[in-house]
Amino acid sequence: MPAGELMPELAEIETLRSDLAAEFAGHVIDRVEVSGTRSVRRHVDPASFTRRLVGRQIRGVARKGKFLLVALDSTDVLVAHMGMSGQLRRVEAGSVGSRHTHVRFSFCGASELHFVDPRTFGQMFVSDAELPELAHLGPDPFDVDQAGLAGLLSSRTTKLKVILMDQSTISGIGNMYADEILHAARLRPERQGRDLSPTEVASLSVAIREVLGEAVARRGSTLADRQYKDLYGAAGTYQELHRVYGREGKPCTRCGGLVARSRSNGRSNFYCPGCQR
DNA sequence: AGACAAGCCTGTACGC
DNA sequence: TGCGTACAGGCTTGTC
Repeated sequence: MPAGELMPELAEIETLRSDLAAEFAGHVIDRVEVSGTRSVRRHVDPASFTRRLVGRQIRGVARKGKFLLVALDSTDVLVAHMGMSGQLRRVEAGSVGSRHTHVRFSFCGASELHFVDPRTFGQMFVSDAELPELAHLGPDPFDVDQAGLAGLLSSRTTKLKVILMDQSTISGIGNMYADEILHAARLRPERQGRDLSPTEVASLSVAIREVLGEAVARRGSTLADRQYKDLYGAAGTYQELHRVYGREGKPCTRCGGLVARSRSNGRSNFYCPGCQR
């Protein structure tokens, strides 16, 4: 299989969210060390990032789409996006970071939190609770029911795959889970939103919940490139259930047809021509 | 050595 | 006109 690259999507971020909350809620940020200013590029003055965090207590961790929102005991929120290759890791205090550790958080305790990101597409920033930077994001897939989904698809001539990945329509789905969802729904990626029958919309609605729900339960997907690891450095296991993503030329687990790969909008689409209409 | 994978933002062009 | 849509480029680096 070609080295499929994958950015952490909803399932991986949700796994991080729950582990971060369990490990760090209640902790007071003692020190913040930024060694890669690109990772905090939204801050014209990188020192303002540190200044707004030191001394703050972590109240909880939420998720909006693929963004992590760390609530603080101030009016600020620490926002983190993993980009393609970002990882958050819990490490022992005093640990030497890896080459690509760009931000380190120290607490009054034995563990630190490191933001590691080789490709630096990810970022962290501090914003106020209104979060204007995230205002464009659409609803979470789990918050969209069948009628809501029908509304999002109606009148749109855009390809289904693109709609699913459009963060302003629904937030949290990336290339990999979009392909798995469309296979589960038996729909081809290039179908237009407005052309779906009510039955097909229902299938898609169910598929979104099933695929993402199971992916969260399995703590996300870790592919051969091992780009995604959880807070403790462990892999997810949803890749064992992948039906199409990264499986070009292999038999479809449902119909036996060969999984095909097409390309649109600069993205790979894996799908089964045999059972996806 | 160079193509490629990814998400997201921006800019541009098009058709209705 | 303006909007929805499509496409391309920039950002980045490890892998093939």
